[in-house]
Amino acid sequence: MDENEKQKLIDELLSRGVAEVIDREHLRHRLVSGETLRIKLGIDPTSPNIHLGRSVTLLKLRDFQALGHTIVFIVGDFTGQIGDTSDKESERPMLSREMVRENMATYAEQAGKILDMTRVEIHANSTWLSKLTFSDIGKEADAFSVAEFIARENIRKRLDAGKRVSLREMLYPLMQGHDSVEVSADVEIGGTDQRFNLLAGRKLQEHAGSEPQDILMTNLIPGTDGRKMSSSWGNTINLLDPPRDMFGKVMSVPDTLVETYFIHCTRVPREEVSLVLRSENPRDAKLRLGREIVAIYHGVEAAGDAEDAFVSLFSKREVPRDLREVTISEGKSLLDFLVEQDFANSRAEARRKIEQGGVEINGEKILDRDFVLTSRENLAIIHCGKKDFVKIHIL
RNA sequence: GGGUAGGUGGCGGAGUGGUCAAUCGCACCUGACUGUAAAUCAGGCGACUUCGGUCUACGGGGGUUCGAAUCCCUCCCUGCCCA
Repeated sequence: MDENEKQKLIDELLSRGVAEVIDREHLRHRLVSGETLRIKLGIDPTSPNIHLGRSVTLLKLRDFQALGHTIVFIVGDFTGQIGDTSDKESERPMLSREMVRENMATYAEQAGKILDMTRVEIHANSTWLSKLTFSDIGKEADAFSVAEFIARENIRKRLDAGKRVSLREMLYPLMQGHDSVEVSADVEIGGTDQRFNLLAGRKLQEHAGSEPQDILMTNLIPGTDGRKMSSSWGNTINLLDPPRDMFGKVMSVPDTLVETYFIHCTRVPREEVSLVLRSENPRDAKLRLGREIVAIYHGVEAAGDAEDAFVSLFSKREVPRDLREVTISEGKSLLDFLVEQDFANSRAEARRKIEQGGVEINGEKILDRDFVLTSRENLAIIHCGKKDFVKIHIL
């Protein structure tokens, strides 16, 4: 690639979806210099499901990879085995070795949709963290003061609220920082929420007499409901979501987030993004966004199919072309049927859905909760709620 | 070690002897509206029901009472303060 093109890629790398770079000029120099850098990303092995929020850093890593740099994954199996302190259940079992391995395999599979995993180094931090002695830890801990630790916003908030902050949590940045020392990271990447931990890497590297890593922080993106994207909120779009679900979730995002998603979760050129946002109506822009995102994880074809299905089902309110068919025996109550089809979790819920007008047979609302399916309903299409359809054959 | 406050539905959080299947907010479900599964509005939101009710639930166990989420005993767990 020519110099001009490379310069452009570097500019894009350092700005698209990027919240902060430390030290920006230093990193730019190194990128321009042509040396191969080691780019580190820490991975929490407790939750194998990657969501779109995490894809932001992975896409960023892909950009690094495109420039020929080496990606280094650190699996936080050691920290994972100790357990997450923010979890209330104290009896929570530690993550077993097998569990970590399993989670990691799923993780790698998902990350592989974005990155060339054959060119990714993977290390488990238990390899070195488990060998540290108390005096090693003591020395490293000396690089930090209690004051700077509790000055952190999230810690401050919890302390002010009278919440518990475990002493062990103070050790987290140490562990993460130590990882940087071990793998000789040139750059560490993470979300803005990782600021303190990322900086700890710099500090400990200096402490160990090596050159401090540069840090690239990506923005955190809001979830489908506008709040912070988090698995515990249930507002995530997961990389493992089937194409149609994924597409639907993108469509449920508030219009105001479309640009953010375009910038952070796709690599559609920025000029094109602003063009799309300016010229197309919000719905079409969002449809495009859905296609782009689904295409990354499931391919262009699946993306097209997901869009067609969405438009047909929700915009045109059509019965899906490829609807499921089931055969049932005559005389089955609608109530039982809904529960069997998993359209309702209990008979009470099924009753509610019927009484609230959520169930249709051949387009006709059924309000009688004691409705019984007979041969008259043979080949009928039952529609429950907004998206559950099934065609029945009566035996 | 001492003191003190707590453990309620998926979460947050009311309730301190009956009218509590438990106010309310979030999440969720259904409907209306809409370009969207957004926003807004309306209704719903333990299970079973022959729609009269019945059963299971307020950290675990035991007890008092006609009746307990609410009182007593006991066990378990957690926060905060002091040392």
